[in-house]
Amino acid sequence: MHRSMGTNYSISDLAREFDLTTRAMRFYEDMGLLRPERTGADGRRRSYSAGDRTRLKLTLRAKRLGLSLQEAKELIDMYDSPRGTGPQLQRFLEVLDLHRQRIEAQMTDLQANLEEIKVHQREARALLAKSGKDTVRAGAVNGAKAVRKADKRVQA
Amino acid sequence: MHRSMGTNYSISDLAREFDLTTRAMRFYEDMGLLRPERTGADGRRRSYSAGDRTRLKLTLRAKRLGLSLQEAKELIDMYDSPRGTGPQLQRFLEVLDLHRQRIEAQMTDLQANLEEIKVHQREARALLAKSGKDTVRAGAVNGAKAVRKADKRVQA
DNA sequence: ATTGACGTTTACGTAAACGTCAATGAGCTG
DNA sequence: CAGCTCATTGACGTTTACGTAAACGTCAAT
Repeated sequence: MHRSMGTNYSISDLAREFDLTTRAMRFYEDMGLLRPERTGADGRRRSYSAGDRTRLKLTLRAKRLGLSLQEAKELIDMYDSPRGTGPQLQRFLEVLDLHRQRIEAQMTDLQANLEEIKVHQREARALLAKSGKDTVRAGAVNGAKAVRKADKRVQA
Repeated sequence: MHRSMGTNYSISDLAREFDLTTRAMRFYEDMGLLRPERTGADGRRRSYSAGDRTRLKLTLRAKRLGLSLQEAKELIDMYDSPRGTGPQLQRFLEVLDLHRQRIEAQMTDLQANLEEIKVHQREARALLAKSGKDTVRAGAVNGAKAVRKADKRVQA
């Protein structure tokens, strides 16, 4: 009788995939964010399920949005906790609404930033155009030279 | 001859307005994010200009979006640094584009979160409806009871 | 002159989120 | 089966962003 046949990952598998260190993953485990199976002759080696992978993904997304690991944990725990009773469901809906509000506030911040960027872009381009007329020779415009350092980054 | 007549703020004025401690503001100053005038009989008391206020506002917005103070400083410094020459303008535009990319990535994350929230909302509401049919009596639905703790929060 | 309320510097403390060894063992690989 | 890589468990170190306390100056009002 074998336990769990679904895809499993080693700690460094996931570390590579999400571009973090194994130390970080063990830390997340200490924080209660992950609970990988233990496998091997001595039962110490960690084996991560697809569910663990998902939790990790959610954790990292939460982090990117500025949540602490503690907050991420509470959020994720709530998302896959049992909520059978009516009151539990009510509470859940309330919390969801709070999250929605937070997210919308962040969207507002992001929009404000985008606006400012646009303003500066227009301004800078105008200046460039003017100095371009003045100094007829324009330095070769290198459009998309942005050095992509985070190519292996996993989205969403 | 009087120096600077425009509106000035005390440290606790701004602390109150943006809901942070004076300690935090002094810390931001140590980080180079603010450079208030000094005033008073001994020239030690800080006096913040409208410009300082704006920088603070930008700083906090950057923080909310997950930037470190160091990153916030670099960003803000760049935004109001002199950029006379063509190459400087080019560089500025490149950086702006990087920021835009970052922001759009964050938007993506936020969208993903919103989607998940919606999914859970639908699910929870469906369950509620079902249990509502079963148990005819529905506990008084308290729609907007969310305790607003952050009322004095300054937006955008 | 005294009393608060507010402000200042100095300095040590703290929580979060890992980084960085070191020592040890398990597993595969030629 | 020797050698090498990968993993594990401590344990201490580090950075960021402030908190907290001490000890003192100042300013307006009483």
